Amino acid sequence: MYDIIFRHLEEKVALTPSEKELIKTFFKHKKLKKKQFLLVEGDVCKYLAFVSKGLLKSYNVDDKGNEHINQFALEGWWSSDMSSFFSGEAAFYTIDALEDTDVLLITSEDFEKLTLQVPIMDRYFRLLFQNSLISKERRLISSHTHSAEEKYKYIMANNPDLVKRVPQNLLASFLGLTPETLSRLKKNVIVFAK
Amino acid sequence: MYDIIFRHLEEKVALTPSEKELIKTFFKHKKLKKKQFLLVEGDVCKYLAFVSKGLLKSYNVDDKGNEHINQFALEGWWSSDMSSFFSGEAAFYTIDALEDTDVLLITSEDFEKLTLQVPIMDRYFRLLFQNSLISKERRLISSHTHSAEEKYKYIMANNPDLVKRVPQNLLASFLGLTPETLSRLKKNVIVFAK
DNA sequence: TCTTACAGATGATCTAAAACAAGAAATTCA
DNA sequence: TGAATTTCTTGTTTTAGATCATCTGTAAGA
Repeated sequence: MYDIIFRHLEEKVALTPSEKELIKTFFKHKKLKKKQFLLVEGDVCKYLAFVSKGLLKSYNVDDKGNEHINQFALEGWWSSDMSSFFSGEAAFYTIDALEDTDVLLITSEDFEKLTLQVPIMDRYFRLLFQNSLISKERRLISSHTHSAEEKYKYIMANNPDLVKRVPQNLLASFLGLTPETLSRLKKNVIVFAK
Repeated sequence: MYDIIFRHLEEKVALTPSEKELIKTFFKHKKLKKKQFLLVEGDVCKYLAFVSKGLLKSYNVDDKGNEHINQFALEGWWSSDMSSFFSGEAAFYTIDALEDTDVLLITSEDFEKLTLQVPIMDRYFRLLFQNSLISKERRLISSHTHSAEEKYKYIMANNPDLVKRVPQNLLASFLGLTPETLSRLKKNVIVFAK
């Protein structure tokens, strides 16, 4: 059950057996059915979730009813409305499961305790947020610089796994495109994978 | 000289006098003239910079020669090509000074030493990156959701200081717009500030 | 296995913002 | 102070992608 999370933590920091035991006590396990909600916009985001199996999406619905995907979270990824989780204010994003999904959940109170009792977790999350920030920066520049086709090629090259598991209309939303545009431009993009 | 940086650090974490003395030893001071480069695309980014006075911009130049602003850094902000700084690979961004600017610089080797010798700095940067990530997420969603005019209103509301100090063409680039578009939409936006 | 819903493809039309072009205004600095 | 550079505005044309409207294929649930 905790194998995956420790594998991920230990990619970035070294943990003693007693630290690992302590870490375990802060998380609780939850199973989500496909389409089940983990968080609804407007609620306070109580949990930071580690995906041990499955796939989550976090998204915002605009005034016109259009969904804008903020993030997908595959196995080994974390998901949350960070702003709400850390501030206690109403969540901007909704999070639900695209597949049957297993998550490990930690509350913000326990997150605070965890980082104070196991300071190296601050280092882990520093490194995690650092990498997220780098890739988010690139996505933002790409959204200004690249054409629809280039955005699609970029994600095909960098997240082929995601492209395989996520329906096209959601991928379009993630890229900031309409499903029609994505469908059309696929015809023009020569795909070398089979 | 170090007042500003400690004020910023101590907004997020508590530091002992001896920690502060140690922290000082890792930074060196540098003055940049307006238009002077701190980093050129393609070079390895050697420094993480804390702006104690002035204004930096980090940007990427695309194939057509268009500048795309990644980030502005006012007093109290950090600036770097994080990907290059932490990985040692060639930088994607160029960083230069929009005004005469004072920075405190730390190398990646010293950054590593700093976080190991003063572990609470991992917490500081965890909190810093966490907040940056939240605002970068919002900018990305905004770039998909909002019209040019809404983007402009959004930055006017959230970073009025920046809008005052940055030339309009650079602000346009930051928002992912052309200077012409920004100039035009300004006429339609009723501004309540004086 | 029927049928009800999605997911995806394709066509026609529309529109916001880009691109191109040219001046005017404001700064810089020599 | 005056030339040179940079910033900002305004006009016209073009275009990428959105929107609206069907249609088809696929999967799920009863």
